[in-house]
Amino acid sequence: MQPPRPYPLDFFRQPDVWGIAQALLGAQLWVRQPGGRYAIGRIVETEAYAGPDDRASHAYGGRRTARTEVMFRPGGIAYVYLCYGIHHLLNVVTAGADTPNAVLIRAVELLHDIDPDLPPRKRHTRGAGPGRLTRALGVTTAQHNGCSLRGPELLLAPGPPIAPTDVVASPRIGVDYAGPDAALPWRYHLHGHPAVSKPA
DNA sequence: ATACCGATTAACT
DNA sequence: GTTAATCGGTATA
Repeated sequence: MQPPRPYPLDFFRQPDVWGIAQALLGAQLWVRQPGGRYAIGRIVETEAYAGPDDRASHAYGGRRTARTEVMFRPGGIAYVYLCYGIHHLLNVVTAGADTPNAVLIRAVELLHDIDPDLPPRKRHTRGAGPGRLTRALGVTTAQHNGCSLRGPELLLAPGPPIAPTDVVASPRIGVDYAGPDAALPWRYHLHGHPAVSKPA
């Protein structure tokens, strides 16, 4: 199975991170496995993180450190970081250089699981929840942080169009520390989709 | 050098 | 409903 044509660079480099977060619903995420096959997920839930002005963002206030550095690079690459010492979380870096916008991928519908053969990895994982989908697809900080989203290791491609009425906006999850910004409705998901994480 | 904590999850009571 | 797991990043000294 051959990867589809990825989004063009211009798509990732738009300043409107909320528009990108919504547009990524229904998109296909391809992750190359050891051995060359691909695990594939269809994105059903995202969250927008709007750079230096967003108290929930790691880059709030322009904080630029070894961890957040990839968010300051031009869009079209992955920001993968370790959360709670356990979970690898995947973000799509957007906008141009020095604008640290990102979209957190929170859930996917698994279209093609990690291959049963070679890696002794669990296969009955689900794609709901930001820490689960990375495990299900084999995304890790070590391998994928800073990696291009236009192939070959990671690839994001448009899926069939989503009706605007199927997109639901709600507050982001797990950002209580962000004060007033915690209430902003910057989480988006496909209405009624079974793979969406808990407060559907 | 040391302390605190998180864009979470699974397994409990 | 509550909590343990688990560790790098960040702040403070």
